[in-house]
Amino acid sequence: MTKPPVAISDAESRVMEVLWRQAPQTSEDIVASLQEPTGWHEKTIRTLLNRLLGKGAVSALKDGRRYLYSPELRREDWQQQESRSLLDRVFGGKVAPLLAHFSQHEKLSAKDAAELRKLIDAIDRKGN
Amino acid sequence: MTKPPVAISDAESRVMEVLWRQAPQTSEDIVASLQEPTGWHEKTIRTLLNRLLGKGAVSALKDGRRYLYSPELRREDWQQQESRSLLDRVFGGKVAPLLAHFSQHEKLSAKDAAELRKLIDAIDRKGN
DNA sequence: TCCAATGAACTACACGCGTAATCCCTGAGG
DNA sequence: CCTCAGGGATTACGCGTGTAGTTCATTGGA
Repeated sequence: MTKPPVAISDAESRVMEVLWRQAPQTSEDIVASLQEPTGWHEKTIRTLLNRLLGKGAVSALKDGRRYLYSPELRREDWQQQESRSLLDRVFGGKVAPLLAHFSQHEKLSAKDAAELRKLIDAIDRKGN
Repeated sequence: MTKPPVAISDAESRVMEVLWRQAPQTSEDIVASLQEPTGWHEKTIRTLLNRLLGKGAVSALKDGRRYLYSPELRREDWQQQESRSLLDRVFGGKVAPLLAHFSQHEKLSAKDAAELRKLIDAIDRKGN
């Protein structure tokens, strides 16, 4: 059995983001990073951290009287999962409609256009 | 106040898909369309339909002893909401990383490439 | 005419999530 | 050595969701 892809809730992902930016960190660090932008209570943040532990999305190393937390789940993988989920749930698994959608509805920067072009080139080269 | 974007749950969206394909339909039609692919109980499907009614995502027209259901929420708008949500939650609101992600992780078909080329051309022509 | 079946409406219930509060343990400082 | 504070662990609680079951009203048939 391949490990069932760890499901991260919305609020939990905010905690992950902090750990992805830097790890390991103490809970205090994490709390400090999140209270401002989220307005969450310290207890709330610790709860989220604990749930992530339970899910195996983060690991904790005892360091004296406290723990040092690190992400187990990789950001890349999470983005992968979420993207796939959107693709399947909302666009029937087909990439073109999704991309078409973004092109029509999001204002694309020059950078975005460049990305798109790279994407196309990649396809062309690979797909003979 | 602009109407708060109707939030559709995962299961509910399956019902919407059926209505987006064709409308109006009776609950019986909808049940018939969904039982096979989902394996859901008839009651379950009717419940979802009712919740959608409550949320205003579908409307019902009395037709004799039963109702004819139609989607209120447009598929396009829903896709828009979901996409925006992914973009914001997972990719920090920036399109380029999302595109980069897809180019690395999704296998795109030649057809996709063609689609994309059309898009890029359109963007180029429009964007100065 | 009266009933059974059907569809709509209401109720149910466990679980995850957002959001904390409370309980408990241990080490650092007085 | 004893206490207190700061973290970790546990508990709480209302809401949405997945997944139905139950009740109620009505209409087409016998």
